[in-house]
Amino acid sequence: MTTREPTICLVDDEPSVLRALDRLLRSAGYCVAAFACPEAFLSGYDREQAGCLLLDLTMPGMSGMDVQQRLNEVGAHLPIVFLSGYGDIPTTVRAIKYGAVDFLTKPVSEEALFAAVREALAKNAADRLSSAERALIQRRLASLTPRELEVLKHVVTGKLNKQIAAELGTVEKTIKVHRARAMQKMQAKSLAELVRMTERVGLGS
Amino acid sequence: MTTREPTICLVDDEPSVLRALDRLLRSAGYCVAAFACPEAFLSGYDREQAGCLLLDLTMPGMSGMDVQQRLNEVGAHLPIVFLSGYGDIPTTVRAIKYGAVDFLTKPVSEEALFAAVREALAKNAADRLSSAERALIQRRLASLTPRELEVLKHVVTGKLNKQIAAELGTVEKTIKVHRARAMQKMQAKSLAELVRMTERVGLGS
DNA sequence: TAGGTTATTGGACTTTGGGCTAATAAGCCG
DNA sequence: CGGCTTATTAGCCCAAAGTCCAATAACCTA
Repeated sequence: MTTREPTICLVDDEPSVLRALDRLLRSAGYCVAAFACPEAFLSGYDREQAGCLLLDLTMPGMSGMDVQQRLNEVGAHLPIVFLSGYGDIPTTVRAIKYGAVDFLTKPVSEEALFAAVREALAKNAADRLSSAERALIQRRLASLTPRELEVLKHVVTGKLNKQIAAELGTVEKTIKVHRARAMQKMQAKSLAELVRMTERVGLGS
Repeated sequence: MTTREPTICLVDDEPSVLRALDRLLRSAGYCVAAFACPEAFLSGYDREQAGCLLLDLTMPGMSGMDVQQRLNEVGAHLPIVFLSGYGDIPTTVRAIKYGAVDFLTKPVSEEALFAAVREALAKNAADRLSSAERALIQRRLASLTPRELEVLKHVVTGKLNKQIAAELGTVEKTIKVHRARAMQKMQAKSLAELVRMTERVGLGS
């Protein structure tokens, strides 16, 4: 179930650590969802839920890095703060380069934890915003007919209706119709706006 | 003096390490510039020179992190590979988050070093490419008169000439002239192209 | 098979944008 | 002061784009 409030997902195989973190964060006013193993988290978390992930590095079966990789693979970019008892430098480097917000070593100071959580939640909020904008554009793009999309691609490269018609083997009048309908469906009030929209989502893909 | 070839800058206060790295990299066919202290590097390196930076973390006076910060401040984004005898996790996190390519611990294996160097040089090449494109656009923007720039800003937001004229308190004919000259100077063959150019450099700045 | 979507085209008309020449005026520099 | 850049405006013409209405044809689905 998705909550309006951002929720901090907690994954640690050590029950005492899990409980302690849970209490600490709840007492600071955060919503918390605790998971005792990576598998439980991966099958139980909600992609639509705002929040972040406090992730233990070393766990039996699946490591925190595996969880990060899995999330990246499915495109769920929940900001991760790693918690580790004895992290090494190469692992830290990889974790951060793959997008982790921070990498904390146990025992974790409260300040460091809260600072990392605040940063992770801020990043998630920003990610969700830009992601929502892209999704809106994608939905509009999806409402175009194949032909309209074809025409639109030519339009945003700056071609004239006449040129587009020649390349698509039809006449200018037809292009004008598709173009006008595409502008409507994309809710673009100007060509400039349309170009910006397609830049944001990378129409080439 | 700038070379065509990418050059690896080496900064380490330990003469034996400096010599060893220098020899190793030269024997692998790289151009190398060795510096015995951070100050010598900062005052002696060439901003225009392609390459990367192999940087010792702990040095007397100025640490590697200080060097990184200094480079970031002046906008010289030379890719950094940190070398450290006893790096800690928080430092590693900061280094990578501030853009470092890798963080290696001594003694460094040859493979790890070469892999990091290759990655750093690749990043530098990519950075230089996109940076050159932005610089080209900036030069063209700089050639616009104040009025032409004003008009251009309105144009790329999708306004009609008529509207721009009203907002700038003049007539449509005048706007057309400025607009046409701006398109020429920017070497934009279409409005779409112009919008894309201004997106790349962020006209708002 | 009837109806909806999609793709296509035509015609008429308006608005917008761009190219050309030309003229005026203000401000700056040597 | 004379020449240069910049900013402004005018008129004319054409090309391009957008807006109506209207019609045909293919295709898929209920």
